[in-house]
Amino acid sequence: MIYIKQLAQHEGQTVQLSGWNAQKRDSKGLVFMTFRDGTGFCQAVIDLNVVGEESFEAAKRLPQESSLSITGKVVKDERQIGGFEIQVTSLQVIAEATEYPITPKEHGVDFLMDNRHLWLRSRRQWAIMRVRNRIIFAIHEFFQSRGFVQMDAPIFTGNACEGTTNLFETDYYGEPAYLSQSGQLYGEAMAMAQGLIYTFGPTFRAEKSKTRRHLSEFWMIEPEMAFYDLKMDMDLIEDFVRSVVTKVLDECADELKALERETSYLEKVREPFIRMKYEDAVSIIKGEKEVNGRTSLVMLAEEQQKLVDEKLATENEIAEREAKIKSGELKKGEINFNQSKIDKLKAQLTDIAERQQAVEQWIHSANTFERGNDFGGGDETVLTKMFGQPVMVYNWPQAVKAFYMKEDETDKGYAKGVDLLAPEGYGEVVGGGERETDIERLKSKIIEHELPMSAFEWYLDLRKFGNVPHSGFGLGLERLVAWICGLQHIRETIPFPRSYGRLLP
RNA sequence: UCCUCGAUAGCUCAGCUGGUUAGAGCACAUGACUGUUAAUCAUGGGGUCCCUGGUUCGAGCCCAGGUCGGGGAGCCA
Repeated sequence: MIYIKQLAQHEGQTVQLSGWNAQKRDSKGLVFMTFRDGTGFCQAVIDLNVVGEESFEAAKRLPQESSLSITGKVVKDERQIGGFEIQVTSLQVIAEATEYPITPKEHGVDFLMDNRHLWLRSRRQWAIMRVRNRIIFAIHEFFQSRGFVQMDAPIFTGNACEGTTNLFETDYYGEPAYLSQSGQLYGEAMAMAQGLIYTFGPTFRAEKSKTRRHLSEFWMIEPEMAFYDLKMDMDLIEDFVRSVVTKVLDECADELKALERETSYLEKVREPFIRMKYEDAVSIIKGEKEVNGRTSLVMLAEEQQKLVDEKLATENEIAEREAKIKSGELKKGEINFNQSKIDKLKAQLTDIAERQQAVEQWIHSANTFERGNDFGGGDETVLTKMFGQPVMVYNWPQAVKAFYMKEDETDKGYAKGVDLLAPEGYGEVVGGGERETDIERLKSKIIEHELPMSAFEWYLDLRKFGNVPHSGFGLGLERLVAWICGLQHIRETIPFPRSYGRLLP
């Protein structure tokens, strides 16, 4: 038995494959099956004259997602998925499926999420998971090749790390325990033991967020480096993101193609990232400062106009197709075709309306943004849309950042934190910075943030025994996957997403 | 918690200012078609119009309350 992935090495040979019937079409004497085996998809052609009546009838009536083994000749055919097809000589049904819910028709999100366990089999979802896998591998390759040691932080914690977000509370032998929202503080302890470390584990946030950027459970990678300052931290972030993205670009071309990912923005990671201080970023967001000859307000107005044009074009196309159907000159098949196009276009109209609403909000937040505040999702989008490549924003007002961020000695009131914003509206992918080393300042910050001192005694110990400058960052895996794959929603980036209101399947 | 949009067949949707027996396509079943890639033809089965209450001679449509879901704000990776 071989796998679809290996077909190219078996051209002209007769091979055996085991897998599933992803989809099929039939006509007299021929069945065309899109066959999948987990490693890929390919067309299998079943010819009555070759396989005989019994096998042919079995294939013809085989429901979608039934499992089977096929034996056949590998024939090169550029038109096919993967460039090869199998001309089947014999087949054996392993298990006939009952009626499969996911049909080759458009489906709504809720329905697909209810069927996530099956949806994962679709080509698009398959491709996303392949890319996710390559990203994970690339992350390990990057850190391991630089001598980082993977050390994982605990998932049960006794304290709320940053104090702000809502955590999931569990019962830990009668004591309250929280599911970790960050391994950050433990990372610092581990870096003092091993020098360069990274954690790779699940993270939990009990936010009742319903947006395309949030999950209740997601995977985070948090490196922590002894003797690194903010500059070194930023250099590492840039090398790291470039390394991961280019590996996917180089090795997952087929998957990105299946996702219809336009890769020009991704290619930009090969160039140096934009770096700017918070104050400059604010000036750009508020439209006080031009980038490439235009302000944010001009860019947003252009964006608005684009949507108006798009809406008009879509409405016109719907009207045209409706007129065609009404004319009564079309054959039934053509009417169906036009009708399904109209359905699709109408779905696009609702999408355009949503985007128009979003742009309005961005304009509002650009106009009303107050210096000193943290960025909202819209502000991040505006900023990155101005550049079309990753942007690192550093030196944030201390008030909006976590208590452990170090203050810049030459830039009082600003914390040496950095956020990496992905282009195309994907927002904050990495957040990090240099850690506060002054124990007295840490203590007063803990009090200021109204955090329980007793829970941080061990953390303060790190400053008593061989205190060193150190930095780190956190990367949200799913946001990175969403950006690289060009997905509308983060829920497609993880096999079984956990979000507000979704615990099954 | 707030703003906003929505719920009609297994799925995606249409359903006019409230009016007879609620529609289409896909999917499914049966038959016809020798190369298809969501576009062939014919026939067929398939509905608690989200729930509760109200207005009305009459409610899928109007009103009130709820449930669930989409998008966003807040918060964040």
